[in-house]
Amino acid sequence: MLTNTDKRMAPVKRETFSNQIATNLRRAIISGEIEGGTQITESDLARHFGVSRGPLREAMGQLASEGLIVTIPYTGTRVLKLSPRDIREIHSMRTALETLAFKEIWDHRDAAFARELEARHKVLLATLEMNDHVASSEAEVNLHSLVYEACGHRLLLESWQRIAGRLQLYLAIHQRAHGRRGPIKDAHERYMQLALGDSLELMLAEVEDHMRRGISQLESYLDGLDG
Amino acid sequence: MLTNTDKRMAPVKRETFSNQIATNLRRAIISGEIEGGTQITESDLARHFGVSRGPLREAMGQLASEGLIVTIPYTGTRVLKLSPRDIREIHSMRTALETLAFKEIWDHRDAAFARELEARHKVLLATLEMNDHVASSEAEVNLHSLVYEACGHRLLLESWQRIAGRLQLYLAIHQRAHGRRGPIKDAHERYMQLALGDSLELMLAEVEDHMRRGISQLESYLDGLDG
DNA sequence: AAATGATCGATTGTCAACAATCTTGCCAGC
DNA sequence: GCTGGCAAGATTGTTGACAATCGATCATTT
Repeated sequence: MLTNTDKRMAPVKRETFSNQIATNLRRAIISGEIEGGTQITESDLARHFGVSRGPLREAMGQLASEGLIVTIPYTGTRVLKLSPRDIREIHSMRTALETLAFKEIWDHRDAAFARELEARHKVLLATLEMNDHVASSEAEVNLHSLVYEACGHRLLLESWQRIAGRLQLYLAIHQRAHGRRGPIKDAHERYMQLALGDSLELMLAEVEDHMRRGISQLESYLDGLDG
Repeated sequence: MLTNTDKRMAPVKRETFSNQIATNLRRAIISGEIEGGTQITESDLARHFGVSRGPLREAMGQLASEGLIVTIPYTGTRVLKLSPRDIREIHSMRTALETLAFKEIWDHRDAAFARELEARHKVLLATLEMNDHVASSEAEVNLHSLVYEACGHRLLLESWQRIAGRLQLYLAIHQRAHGRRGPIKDAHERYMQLALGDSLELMLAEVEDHMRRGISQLESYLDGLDG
């Protein structure tokens, strides 16, 4: 009997044009290839991707539902330009979600979880070393994604994925602006240790702290701008 | 200078076909007019609404992103059939979100908030009196929506709205199956009192309790089915 | 009889043309 | 100089036809 645990035996994924385009466009936005606030038009993108406006529209609908782009009827579409308020909201939202995720997974953590966490941590460290902001923002989100993937809460995972794009966008911008990789590295050492440790309470405190640090960092950045 | 606080001065809403259809379809699903698991086809619905498949497809895309329907490429689309697992997930997710919402709003509650809360509570009581399951599930969701609308956290509101449909669907089914309106009424008396009270701690405890009661109710229902 | 392969209807995916709407810039009139 | 309206261009919204894929049914073969 064939079991489904081997990923090579997983059911094939139908990749419709819309999905492929959505994936590519998402990458382009998150990586900063298309700057925030830029206007994008369906016809141009359709030409660029070599498809008609139909599937492209659908892809844009997806990204719009993720908040990565904003469409005004009959007028135009622009890629998200993150405001300080957006960033504060992303931080607090993420804290609430990650708190739930750790509560859910805490008593179900196993060896595979620890192994995968270490693996993703290594990737993050490597990308930090190379100073590749896009790659390391992706690695950071990927590291944090694990707890959502592993906790077995589909709705929670879905909610996380809906804000993960915006978070990654922020991380990439932030690192590019004043990319001090030391704090990121330290923060994730702590994260790893606590996530594999014995105290849920300490882990949740770290999650909250992580948010507070992020917001205070944002605030001092804003003060430096116009203060 | 004109401020934007007056709702009559808010920018007009463009209601495109897709949006109207999405709204109507959502209602039809949530109200149970279309049963869970039913297959729906784009052509049929397009004929029914008197539009072409394009806008209808877009509306279905929206509902799919809300989890109310599930589409398999080239194969078909079915409306969501809630599983016990879905319901457990909705409950825990909702608890996490509502906890954040009350933390955010607690020190900013004002007279208008209290007034609106009372108003929506009255509507809920009225619908319960009339034994209209669809209307009262809508009223219940509407009552709980206020804290999300008023807390000024756009991302949180967005996340709430994404699960509110599924929650309402569950509430309507649940009430129709064994509609005891007494407990609902009592629970919301408590909710009102605490939401307008002085202790955030007590309010959050109530939110958690509300979830626990919901899940244990679900569990005893399941036991009664196959036990 | 069981397994394999072909056929057909149903359903979603894609396309290119057309319609509706918004924004911008210009011009006349005051 | 300012206001109002009008026209042009750009952009999204909508349509109907065609293509690709799937699931079930039925014939074929071993």
